[in-house]
Amino acid sequence: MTWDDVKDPSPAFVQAVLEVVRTIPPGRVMTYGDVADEIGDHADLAEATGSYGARMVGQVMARYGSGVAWWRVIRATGQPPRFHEEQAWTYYIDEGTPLIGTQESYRVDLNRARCQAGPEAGSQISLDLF
DNA sequence: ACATTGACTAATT
DNA sequence: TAATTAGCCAATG
Repeated sequence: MTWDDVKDPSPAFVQAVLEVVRTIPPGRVMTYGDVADEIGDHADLAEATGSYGARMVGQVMARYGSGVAWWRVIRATGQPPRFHEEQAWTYYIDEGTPLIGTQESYRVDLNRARCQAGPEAGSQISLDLF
């Protein structure tokens, strides 16, 4: 992507978000908060504004997420971004992402599809994929 | 500098 | 499980 034309106040943040999203493998997802946390891992970027929030990630995705697999970044409740739930459904079916419910009212099975960025000790998730 | 808004989250009911 | 409420941070007018 050519970010040379981008004139945003925080292009580094944008790049960082998109980078993380690209690391998400097909069939897996990550919440906005997790993505923000992954960026915080780099720290060098977080220092610019302190600590990023899930909302900031969402803002960046809304503006620059067009070039990445935005459907792999979802809300903590397992729902895809607003305005795109139907479009996302198609992608999930295509990639075999574990879903719960029906197309009319569904959500991604976070217990299986969520990338484990840091589930904290105590919660045991029987991840049986492969 | 204040008020509004947004592809959010966690806790309550 | 779903709907509501309050908290959150940074961009924008």
